[in-house]
Amino acid sequence: MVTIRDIAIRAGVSTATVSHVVNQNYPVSVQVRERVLRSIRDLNYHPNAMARGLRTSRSKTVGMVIPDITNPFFPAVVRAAEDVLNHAGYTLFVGNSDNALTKQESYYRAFREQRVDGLLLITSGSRSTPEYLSNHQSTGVPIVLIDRYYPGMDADAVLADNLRGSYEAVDHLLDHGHRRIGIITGPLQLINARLRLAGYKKALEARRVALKEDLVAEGRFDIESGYQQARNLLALSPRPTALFICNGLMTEGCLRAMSELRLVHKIALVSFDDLGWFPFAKPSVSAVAQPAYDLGAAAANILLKRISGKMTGPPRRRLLKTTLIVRDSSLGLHRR
Amino acid sequence: MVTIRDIAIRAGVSTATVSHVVNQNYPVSVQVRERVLRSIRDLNYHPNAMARGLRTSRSKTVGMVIPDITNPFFPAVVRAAEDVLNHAGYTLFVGNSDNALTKQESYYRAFREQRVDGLLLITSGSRSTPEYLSNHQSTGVPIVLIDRYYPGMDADAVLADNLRGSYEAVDHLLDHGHRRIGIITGPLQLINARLRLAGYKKALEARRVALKEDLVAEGRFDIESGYQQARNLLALSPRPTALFICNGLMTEGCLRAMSELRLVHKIALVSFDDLGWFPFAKPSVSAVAQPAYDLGAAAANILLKRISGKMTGPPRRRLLKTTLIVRDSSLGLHRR
DNA sequence: ATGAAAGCGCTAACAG
DNA sequence: CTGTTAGCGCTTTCAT
Repeated sequence: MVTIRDIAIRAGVSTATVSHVVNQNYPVSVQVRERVLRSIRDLNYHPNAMARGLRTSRSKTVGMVIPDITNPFFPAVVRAAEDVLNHAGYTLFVGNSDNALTKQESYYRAFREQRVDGLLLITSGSRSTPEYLSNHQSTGVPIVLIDRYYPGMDADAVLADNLRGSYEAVDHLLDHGHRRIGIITGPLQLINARLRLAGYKKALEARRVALKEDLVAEGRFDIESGYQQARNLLALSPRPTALFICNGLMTEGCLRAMSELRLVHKIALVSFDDLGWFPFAKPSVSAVAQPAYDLGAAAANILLKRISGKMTGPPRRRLLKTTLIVRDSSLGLHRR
Repeated sequence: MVTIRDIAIRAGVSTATVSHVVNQNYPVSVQVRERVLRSIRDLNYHPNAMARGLRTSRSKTVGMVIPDITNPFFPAVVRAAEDVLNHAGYTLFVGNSDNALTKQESYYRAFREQRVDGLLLITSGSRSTPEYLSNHQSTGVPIVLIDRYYPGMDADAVLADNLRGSYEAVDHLLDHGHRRIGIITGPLQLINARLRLAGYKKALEARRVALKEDLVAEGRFDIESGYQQARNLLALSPRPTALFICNGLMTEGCLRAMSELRLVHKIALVSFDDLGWFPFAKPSVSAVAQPAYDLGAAAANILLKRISGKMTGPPRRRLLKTTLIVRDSSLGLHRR
C-alpha cells in the first residue's frame, strides 16, 4: 500500500507538504505542488481514509439503513438522498436491514464504527425505540429518520402524511359507493402501518360506516402477504366490493390473487404507494403516491444542516403531502 | 467519543486487556471480562473502526457499486451478495453510480479510501476499461465484476448468458411465426447490451431471416427510452409483429407506448429481465429471467475466497443460465 | 513556503 | 492472565 511517506520521499519533500497539496489547505509553491501531484499519479496513491479519519474524526461519509432494497419505494428515497449528499461532497453508504431488527442494529454499529458523519434511518419492525437508538442522543452524531419513526425517539424525522393519504384513498372509494371496503394493512408494529389503518377508520367514521373487523387484514408489506391476505378477504361472503392495500408490494400480491380468482375487474382497488407500472396494469391501478424523492432529499438536507451545525435545537418533524392518483381500478370504468 | 482508554480506566485494567475482551483473541479471567463488558455497556463504547483498520489493515467490509438502484434487477443482486457476506461476518456498503462513469469512479475511490477488503462492481457505460480500474490489479484488493465487464479488464466475473438468453427469446418468437421482430437494445457501449443484440441477430440468421436495420433501436435501459423507441418502432410500416425488449425497465416504457397506441394485444412481446409484476400484466409478459440472486451470491462467494486467499491464480469467468418464461404476451393467446 | 514532531485509537508482540 | 509499548498513516500546530 502506498502511503503519504512514499509520496513525500519520491517528491523529495516532507509528509506535511504532501498533505498540504492533497488538502489544498496551505500554500505550496507551484513547482513543489507539481512534483507531488506527479508522484501521486505515478504511484497511484489513495489517501487512507482511516488514518485521516482517525486524525480528523470526520469521514465525509453518511450511512443509510433501509428496510427492504427490493421494495422500489426505498431505492427512490436513496436516490434522492444520494443526490443531495454527493452534491455536498459526501459519500452515501447504504445498508439493507431486510426488515430485521438485528440487521438494522448491526448496520447501525458498522456505520458508527466507520465513524460516518451522519445517519439516515428508515426503521424497521418495533413498537418502541431499541436501546441502542435511545442511547444514540449522547453520541452527537446527527440522525434523521425517514418515512417511519419509533414513538418516543427524539430525532429529526421526515414523513409522508400517512393518515391523510389513506383517509383520502378510502374516502374516494366511499365516494364511489363502496361500503364493504377491505384493507390489507402493513405490520402493525410500524407506525406508518398504524397510521394508514387509522386513516381508513377515520374515513369510515366520517361517513358513519361501521368498521367490520373481518375486513381488516394485517400484511407484512411484501408480495407474499399481500397475496395471502387478499385471498382471505376475497373469500369472505359477502365479498368486499373494494380493497385498500397499504403498500405497493402487497398490491402486487393482491393483483395476483385477484387475477387467479378472476375478480380483477369486479373489485375496486386503491394502493398506498404508486409503482411505475400501475398505469399500464389492466385495469390501471389507482394509488396514493408518496413523495419519495422529496422525503429523501429533505432528510439529507436536514442531516447536512445538523452536521455543519447550521441547524441546532430540538428535533423537528416534517410531514410531506401524498397525492391520490385516480386510475381505472377504483372507478368501475373497467366493469363495462 | 469514548475510547478504549476510557473503558480501561473505568474497569481498572490496561487498554490491551480491553482489546482482548473485545476481540476475544486472548484469554481473560471471568471477573475482569465482566468488569470490562459492564464498562463498555455503561459508556456505550463503539470501537473505532478507523483506528482498528489503521492497525490491522482489514475492515471486514465490502463495497459494491451498482448502476441503477431503481432498476429492480440490481437490488436483487445486492440482496444476494449481502446474504452471503453478512453470513461471513462482512458488512456490505452499496453505492449507486447512476449509470455515470464519474460517480462510479468516485465510489470506487471512496471504497478504496475506506479500505474495504473487497469490491463488487456492476460496471456502467464504457467500451474500454477506465484507467483507475486497469491500475487496480496492483492493489491486491480483490474485485469481482457482476453482470457486465469491461473488455480487457482482468478480473473475476459472474455473468448471465446474455447471448443464449436472447437467442432463445427471439427463437421463440420466430417459432410463433413472427418475421418482423423489432428489438430495443440497451446502450451499446455495454457488453451485455451488445451480447443481447448478438443473440437476436444469431437467431434471425439461424432461420435465414434477413436483418432489417430499421427494426433495431438503441435504448438506455430506462423506462423513458423504452417508451420512446417503442413509439418509433411501432410507427414503422409495415409494423413489426413482435418486439424483443432488452431489459425490464424498457419493457415498462414499451408497454406504456403500446397501451397508448392500443396495440397491447396486437403485438407479441418478450422482455429480457423478468419483473415481479409481469405475470399479472394484461397480457402477462413473457420474459428471459436472469438468475439475479445466483449472480450476487456467486460473486460474493468468489470474493470471499479471494479475500481469504483460498482462491488464487488468474481471473475466472462464470456464466449462469437464463430461463425463458413463456407467458401470454408472446403466444397470441391474447388475440382472441 | 516547508518541515519536525506529536498524537488520533487501536492491536500485537512481548515481557512479566 | 495482564500490562507496556511501538507504530499503523495521516493532519496540524509550531518552528524556521
